[in-house]
Amino acid sequence: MGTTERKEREKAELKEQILTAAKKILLREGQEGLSIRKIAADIEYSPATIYLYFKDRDAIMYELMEMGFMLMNRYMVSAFAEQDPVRRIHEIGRSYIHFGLENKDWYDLMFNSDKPMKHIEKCMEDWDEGMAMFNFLCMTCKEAIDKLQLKGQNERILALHLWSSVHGLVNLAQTERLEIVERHNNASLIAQTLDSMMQCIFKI
Amino acid sequence: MGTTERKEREKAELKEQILTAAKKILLREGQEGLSIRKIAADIEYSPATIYLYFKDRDAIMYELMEMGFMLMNRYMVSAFAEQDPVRRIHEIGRSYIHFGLENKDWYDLMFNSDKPMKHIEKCMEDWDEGMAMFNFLCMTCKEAIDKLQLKGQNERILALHLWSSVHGLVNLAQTERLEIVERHNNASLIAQTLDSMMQCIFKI
DNA sequence: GATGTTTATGAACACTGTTTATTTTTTTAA
DNA sequence: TTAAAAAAATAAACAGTGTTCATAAACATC
Repeated sequence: MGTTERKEREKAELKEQILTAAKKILLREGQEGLSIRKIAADIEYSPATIYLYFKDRDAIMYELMEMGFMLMNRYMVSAFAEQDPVRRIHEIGRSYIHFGLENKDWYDLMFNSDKPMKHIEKCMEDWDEGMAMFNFLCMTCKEAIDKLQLKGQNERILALHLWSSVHGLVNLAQTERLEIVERHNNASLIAQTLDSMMQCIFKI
Repeated sequence: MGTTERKEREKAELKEQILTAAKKILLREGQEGLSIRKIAADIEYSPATIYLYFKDRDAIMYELMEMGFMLMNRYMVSAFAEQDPVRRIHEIGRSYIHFGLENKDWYDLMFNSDKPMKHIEKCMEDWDEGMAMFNFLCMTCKEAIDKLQLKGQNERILALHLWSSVHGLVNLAQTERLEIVERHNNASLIAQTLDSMMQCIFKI
């Protein structure tokens, strides 16, 4: 036969095309500007066709979120390679912030938007990418706690402490809220704050 | 005369009506569900009339944001009254988180949405409410730094450190991202993390 | 009562996500 | 090769969205 294989390949190819178009529009016009009708126009199909390949808009957002995590990993590789756990945490923080500031729309999709999360709920799935990231941070925190003998520190609480801190910084910067702290100096302000956080936690 | 005064009063009254309707819809249907057409239907005017009282949707969002800060202040009064600066910071953190978790739509409008901020930009205004809140936090940080003689701590960096941490926690909780850390236990997780942050910073 | 000024609106424009009945294309079987 | 079955694509509709503008109604003043 071979026809079923070809059919499957063609179906997968159009699905890829849809996602590629979606990514293009996301980068050009942001999350607000991304619409099913624009995707359809880009791939030269009717809007209804999209629904043969994706359940709804949220399903597209979910797959874009997965792409975002792959992009983020590229920002992370050098940080992950750091030997010393404390310095690894510091580098992960820097890379996370760097990624967030340079890729607002991806970041929003991954860590703020409820649309990919709604899809996860609908399909009763898990947020695998987020869990993988958090678990790696937990392991590094455990290493750091052991090395510095930080008594009374729980690695999961510490990981959440770190995550929420950088997440908060990125969000405040992205939504222009940092302007009230110091005008036009986000990068330095954020770097200083991250350093201060690290010093508080690890006393170095 | 007196007619001009009455006219002005009537104009202000309809503006109030619009905002009251907007608030009602915001609470019932969230930010996504709030539309000019729904406001118009609620006050029994045509949608076009809204534009005689507000420049655009962002202007309505901006005034709602101001209402949000008044609501938040009611969560803060007892924290502000705390004598000891360190305990005051802790209480401010708790109240901030409490407000954020109980009032997702208000919080989003005040600290995440770009719509009120766009209005501020358009009108070349300042984010007065945010500045007031941040400056009060800075003053309390200064007090705490002086009292505990924390050398090398800058009060503005410390204030930003605290703000971004609780902001991050609230956002992660609101967008369901905390579920990967521990299921159905947000409140305790957040309380633990806040306590851990306070201990790191003030060693108490 | 006529004039000028507010105030209000209907209708249009250009969009949005999604569904359904219908048509077109492709594949399979006789 | 042709007819039937299956798959893929779509047009059109539904119910919304923010915003603008010409027109109409209401009102204050002379």
